[in-house]
Order: sequence, then structure tokens, then C-alpha cells
Amino acid sequence: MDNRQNPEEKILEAARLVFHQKGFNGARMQEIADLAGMNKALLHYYFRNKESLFEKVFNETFAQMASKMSEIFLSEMTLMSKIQIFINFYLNFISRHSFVVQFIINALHDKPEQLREIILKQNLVPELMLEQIRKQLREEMGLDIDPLHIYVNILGLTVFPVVAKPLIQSLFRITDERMDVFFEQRKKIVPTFIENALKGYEKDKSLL
Amino acid sequence: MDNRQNPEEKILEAARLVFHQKGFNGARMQEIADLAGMNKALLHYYFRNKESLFEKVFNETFAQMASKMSEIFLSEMTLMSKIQIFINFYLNFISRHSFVVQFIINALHDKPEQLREIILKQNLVPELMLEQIRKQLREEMGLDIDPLHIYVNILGLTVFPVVAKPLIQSLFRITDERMDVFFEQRKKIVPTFIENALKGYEKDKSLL
DNA sequence: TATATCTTTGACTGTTTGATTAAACTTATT
DNA sequence: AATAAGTTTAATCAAACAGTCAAAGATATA
Repeated sequence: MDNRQNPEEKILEAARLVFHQKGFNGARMQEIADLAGMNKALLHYYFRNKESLFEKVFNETFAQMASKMSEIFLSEMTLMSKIQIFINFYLNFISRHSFVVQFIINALHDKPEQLREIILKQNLVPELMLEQIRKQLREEMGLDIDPLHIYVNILGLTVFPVVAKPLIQSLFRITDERMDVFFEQRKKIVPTFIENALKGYEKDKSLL
Repeated sequence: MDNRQNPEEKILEAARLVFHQKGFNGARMQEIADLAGMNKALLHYYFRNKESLFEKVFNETFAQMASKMSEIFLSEMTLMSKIQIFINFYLNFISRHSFVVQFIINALHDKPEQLREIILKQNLVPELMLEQIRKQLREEMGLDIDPLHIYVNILGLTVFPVVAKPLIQSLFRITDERMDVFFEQRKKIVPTFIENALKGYEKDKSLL
């Protein structure tokens, strides 16, 4: 592990790796210490205990993901370009940080109230993002649809295959190499899938 | 807990509840014993250890989910009806068994090789399901698309919102009641979304 | 250089937890 | 009724683990 960083940074980097892969229950303070190349007691010196170290990591990770999403969807582009960019970004991002989203989902699943407070402290306003999507759906495609459903659809089509990768591989006996191809294909397939779906609403506007 | 069942059944039922919610690492043998209303040593008497009890539960759960999916997608209906039925079934099912899919995904994530063997022993043939989808895409909609992408899209649109429910609620500050409405809406929205997307391909067949 | 403060370590503690065991209890078999 | 086999329990064990502490080491301050 890199020696140029200060201890706090080294601990956080190690903690990130371990917590992301194993979650709170699966992670061991000893393993984090080993990975950071220092004594276990130092973790408690810099971060009071396991919980607060975990919270730090969660905070960081969540903020990073959420702000990246906001950044993309609040930028100045057509909605379809944003979708294209988001999928490309995300599918590239996870090849380096495979477990981030699953980590967030599981953490939030284990202690929803506790982490919800932490999230509220960061002054993110994801509602703005929804309003922006609503506006663009109307102005660019003439659609009056609940933007939350569209946003969740985008996330589902992008994120789910990554999270469920081992499930898909087990079910259909797919090799790692074929999975790489599969994800590469999705960078094209998902945006057209969404575009087709949205254009379909234009003719028959009787829905939501 | 119901007294009419035999001990094995009682243990399995309790183990299911606890493992589904907390995963392997989060689960405690004592908690399972308490929930089953019996001494902890009995769990070891009937199931050698925690691992094999977990495997039993995983096996059961996975088989149940996989066979239900196969059943729907191998039945005699139009593809669009199957999609409609699947979404309805799944969104109703999880209101009673909230954590099944996330449980499977996490388990497969923690020990992929080990569980893949277990899965292979069940003689499921999900590839048949894919072939069936491919056939129906061609015959009913004149489309020559990789059925795996379509299947993953269906799963993503259906399963992701359920798995990510706490994430969505935290991000957009949505109450439990509004979430119920949201899921109820998706029973209609998702099938039309998919239908629109597929119909879009019919005109412009230059894609995959 | 002497002293105070900050950093790091190894040894240790108390608790939790999965697993074992020997004895008690129950049920079936003769 | 006597015996054997199967079932259940309380007590206990050993390992894993988060967290503590006193002392050693390093660094800054005077």
C-alpha cells in the first residue's frame, strides 16, 4: 500500500476496499489494519470504532455516487445524451470499483434510519434532478410522465446487471469474457431501448 | 411459531427468515433457535453446522425463484403476456418475501464458486427459457435480438426498484405509503415501457 | 538538550458466537 | 417392564473479534 499517504488516508483506503467487498458484518478490523500496513489499535486511535469508520466510508461513497449522478443529469445536454453518458460512465466506473452500488444498497438495507440521517446532512438535492428530467421529458419529447419512474428505469437497466452479475453468470453459465462483451454491448443497447420506449409514448399518450 | 410442524421444518422456516434478512454473516444461530422456539444445539443435531443450514436455505430459495421464472416464461402465452404476468407475480410475491432476491444476489456475491456448484446440481435449464424468448421475439414481433439482453432488461426493470427501495426512499425522501403506490403503478408502467421499446426495434432493425 | 505532545505498538480483556458433550427426557421395540 | 434408540437440554469450550491500555518511539517546542 502506498507509503506517501498519511495514516488517515491509508486507513480509509483500506477500509473502503474491505467494507465495499464484505459489508459491515463481513469486514474485520484486523484485515483493514493488515491492508493498511499498520497496527489495529491505530484504527481506533484515528476513528473511534468500527461503526464510525464504516460511516465515514459510507458517507464518502454515497456522496461520490450521488453527486456524480446529479452532475450528469443537471448538466446542459439533451436527456438522451445524458442517459448515454450515464451508462457509459457507470459501466466504466464499476470495472474499477465493482462493489460500490451493492455496498450502498446493502448498507441502507441493514440500517436505514441511521444512514438516512447521515444522507440528509449532506446537502444533496436529488429532487432537482427529477425536476430537470421532468422538464426535459416535456420539452424535448412532449411527454408528461412521472420522472421518478423513468429515472428508476434508467438505473435498473444500468445497475441491475452489474449487481446481479454472479447471478446471471450462474444461471446461464456465462464465462467472464462473455460477460465483458455483454456489458460492452449494453452501452449501445440500453440507450436505444430507453429511447424506443420513450418515443412509443409520444403516439399513445393515454399512459400516466 | 407453529407447533404442528416437525423440528426440521421449524428450523428451516426460522433459518429462512433470519438468513434472508441478515445474510450469512449477519445471522446468528441463537436467533434462529429462539425464533424456532428450541435449543440451539438442536440446529447442530439436525443440520451439521451453520454453513450447511445456510446452503439448505439457499438451495431451496434459489430453486423456488428460478423454477417460478422458468414456469412463467416457458408457458403458452404471448411474450407480452408473460412479461405482464411476471411483473405482477414478482411485485406481489416480494410484498410477502421482501428479501429473497437480494439474499440470492448477496450469497452468490460472497461465495460464487461454492454456490455455483450447488446450482448446477439442480437440473434447471434456464437456457431453454432464453431460446423460448428468442423464438417469441422473432415470431411475434419479427425481432432478431439477443434474448439475454431483453431478459436482463425485464429483470432490471422489475427487480431493481425492489432491491433498491431503501436507496430510492433515502434519495428522494419518499414515504412508505408513496412507495406502495409507486410499485402499484409499475405493474402497468413497466410492461408498456418494454412493449414500446420492443416495438421501436420493428421499424429500425439496424440494432443487434 | 530537556520536556511535552503526538503517534504507534504489542499484549491483553471481555464478549460474542459457532460448536461439542454428557446427561436428561421421550418414544418405540421386545 | 426393560432396553435401546432417538431427541432435547444446559453447561461448557475454544476461537474470533472489537476494543483498551500502558509503554515505547517519534516529533515538535523551549
